[in-house]
Amino acid sequence: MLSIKYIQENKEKVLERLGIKNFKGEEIIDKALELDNLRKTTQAELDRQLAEANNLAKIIGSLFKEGKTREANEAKQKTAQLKESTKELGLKLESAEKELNLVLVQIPNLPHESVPAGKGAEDNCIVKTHGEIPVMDNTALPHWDLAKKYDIIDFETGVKITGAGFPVYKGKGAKLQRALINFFLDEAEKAGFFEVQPPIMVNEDSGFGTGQLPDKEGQMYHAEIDNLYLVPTAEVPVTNIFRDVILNRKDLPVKYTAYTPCFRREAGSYGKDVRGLNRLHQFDKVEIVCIDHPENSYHTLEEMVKHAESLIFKLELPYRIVKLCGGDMSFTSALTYDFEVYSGAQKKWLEVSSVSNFESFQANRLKLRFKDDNDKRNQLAHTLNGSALALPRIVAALLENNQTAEGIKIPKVLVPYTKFEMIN
RNA sequence: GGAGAGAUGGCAGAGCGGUCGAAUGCGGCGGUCUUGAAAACCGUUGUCCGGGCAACUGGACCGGGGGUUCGAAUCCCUCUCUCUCCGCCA
Repeated sequence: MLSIKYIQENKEKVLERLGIKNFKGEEIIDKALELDNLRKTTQAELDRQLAEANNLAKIIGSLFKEGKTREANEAKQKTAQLKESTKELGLKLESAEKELNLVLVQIPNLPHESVPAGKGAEDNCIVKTHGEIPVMDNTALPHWDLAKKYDIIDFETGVKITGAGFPVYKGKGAKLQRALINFFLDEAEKAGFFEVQPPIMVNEDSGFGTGQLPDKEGQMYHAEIDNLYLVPTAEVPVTNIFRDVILNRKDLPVKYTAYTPCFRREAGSYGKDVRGLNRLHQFDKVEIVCIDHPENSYHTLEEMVKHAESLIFKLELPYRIVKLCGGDMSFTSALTYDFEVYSGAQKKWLEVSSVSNFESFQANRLKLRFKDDNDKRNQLAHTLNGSALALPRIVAALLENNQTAEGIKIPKVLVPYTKFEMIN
């Protein structure tokens, strides 16, 4: 969430930036400022009274020691009213803080200066396109048909075991998954990312830290008995490694990578773009997560973009990089690049990665800070993350674009991992 | 799941209900000494919220919440977590 101090000092700018995200903030910002004001004045008064009470307690203590019981008892009476009023003020402060928090949590992150205005996906800005868009004749099969033809992905059995969106990968299909995961992890390691294997269930605090909770419960599967959530992305457990952490300046940037399965309820998304691998409830993804100094975070974002791009490039898939407009960005992001690969038989672009800088929006929730040498105060770090990459749509594009009369060709770079060159 | 023990500063580990934000040791940082390093010695060392340009200053924090008391790290209740033993188990 945004820090109230920042809002205080930059109200006009905040409103203007929120406008880019099509968020009308006037009312809620005013409410936040008002509550913060109440919070401050209440605390000032409470602190004053507490100081007085502390002082009295000390005096009473020494009076008792000196045997001046009468004076002590007299002084005691004064503390009674202080006790009353501090209790009241304490409650007032608590409720002001709570209410303020409730309000702050509803304000989205501010988009970066460079983010274009826009309503939705149609206003996004294509920053780069690479590769030939394959021209396939009408006999070209979409990946769900190829999956069946070569018996490598079994959607129906997944439905039986669990439900729609939980496919069973078989034989070379399963090996392809494993190959991609290992390839992505190896590449991440080469690029300087430290591999971790986090839990794939998280508690509420973690969900809150990265911004999935509150309000976005619909996205995550919830195990109610234990009050745990299945992760929608490794971003959640990996970033939360650093919840309540104060890093040293010299530890920055932190660069982590993790493979996890990801679980998404996708409540309310039906229609034809859910066909096959296009939208699943469970899928595999290798994620990269960075934590950096505010001055360097956009440089790191560019590095992450380069890394994700290199993966798609090596897989020899046609792709484009899209900078999201304000209206299409997530609640928590300040700047997001999406990566899309072209899936030849479906004849459409599929999002396979999303790389974002959250600036201090998550860090503020996470209380993730670092010690700055120049500044006495600990500063909020910037958090970033991106997919590198999500598997299913990569597989969809690979299957479709590489289909031949003899079978499906595996990209050269993957062959050492799959140990086969062709799915046939 | 059953029984017991515990939770204090980066770590280890003290702490008669008042002078405890907290002894001591280790670690970290700065310095003296040294050609350099080590050792030794000296100093320093948490977080958050207010006020102040600042020096500085008020308040809060000893797992979380509540209570007793003029006063709680210290007493009581409760929750959570950790550890040990038993059971079950990949």
